[in-house]
Amino acid sequence: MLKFFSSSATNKVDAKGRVSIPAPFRKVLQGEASPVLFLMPEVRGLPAVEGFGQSHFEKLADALSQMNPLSPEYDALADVVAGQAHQLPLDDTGRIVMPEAFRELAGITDSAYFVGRINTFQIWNPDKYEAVKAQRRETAVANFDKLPW
Amino acid sequence: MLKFFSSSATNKVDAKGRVSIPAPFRKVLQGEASPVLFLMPEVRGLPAVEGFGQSHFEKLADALSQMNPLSPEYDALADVVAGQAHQLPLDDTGRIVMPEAFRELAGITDSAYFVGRINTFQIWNPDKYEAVKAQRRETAVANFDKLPW
DNA sequence: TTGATCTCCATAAAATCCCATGTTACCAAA
DNA sequence: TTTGGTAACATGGGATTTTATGGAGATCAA
Repeated sequence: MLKFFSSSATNKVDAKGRVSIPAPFRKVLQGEASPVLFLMPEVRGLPAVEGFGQSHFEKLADALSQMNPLSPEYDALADVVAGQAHQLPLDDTGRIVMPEAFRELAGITDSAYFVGRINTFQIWNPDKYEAVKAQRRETAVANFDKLPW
Repeated sequence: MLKFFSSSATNKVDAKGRVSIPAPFRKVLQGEASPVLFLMPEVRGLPAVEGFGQSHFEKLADALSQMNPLSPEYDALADVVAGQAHQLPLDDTGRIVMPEAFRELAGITDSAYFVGRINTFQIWNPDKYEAVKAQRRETAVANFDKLPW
């Protein structure tokens, strides 16, 4: 069973805010102990939403649990990882209801672009992703030698 | 069943001081051996109330048990963790009556912002949280390398 | 008796479940 | 290599349940 998020797809967002998680991503989630999906804002402030499953969330939670919960760093990271994150159930057809706050953050209205990122995937407004894609391709070409084969 | 507090929500506080605990948080509490809720003042003096379940309370109690009960530090921490803490029952619709002292401490009048913090959650005056949010976001961006992406 | 607290009931909005449909991908037999 | 059947997938709409919230009495305490 595959455990990394790869591939990309554009799906519709309906009036209720529902959107299908692409089947390949669902398969990754279903391969985990508990098939749930977490969404959180992209950490660096890009207009995108980050999605992943239980195991990745637990890694983040464990890392946080080892920090000093009375430090400003914990306050800050916990806000992003826990406060702004949401755990969303998949319905029986593999959809989630994407909370309004996330749609707004990513500028998503009627369709959403899903793109795999190995341990996570991101959800973008299709047009906004198109705009950063060329830039990313360029950076990739310039940095292939940095991949630790 | 999930055992961490994540997500956030703003709920109303009515004239009697009643406020709904957000459903996702209630689910975490109900997942514990004994489904009760503890509230205590934020330890560092931030204008916020900290909430959690039985298991976290026991961790705090154990930690205190290992301190010298005749030290000034014990006096101080025991006051916050035991003296100022309250165990509150949820009514059948999932609400608590938030004691006046906590509302005053957090500056909460007619609405309360609940934000997950992994092992605990915090309750803030919505405006006051808004004021620290930008700062936290900035600190998060500077520290996300401490998390295992 | 005058607050304060608790129990119970009511309701609107939102989240969730359930069923239906069109389309595409896949496979197998002719 | 077509043709037909089956399964998987994305999507739509309606019904049902959960959640948040408001308020009316009952109960208790000072």
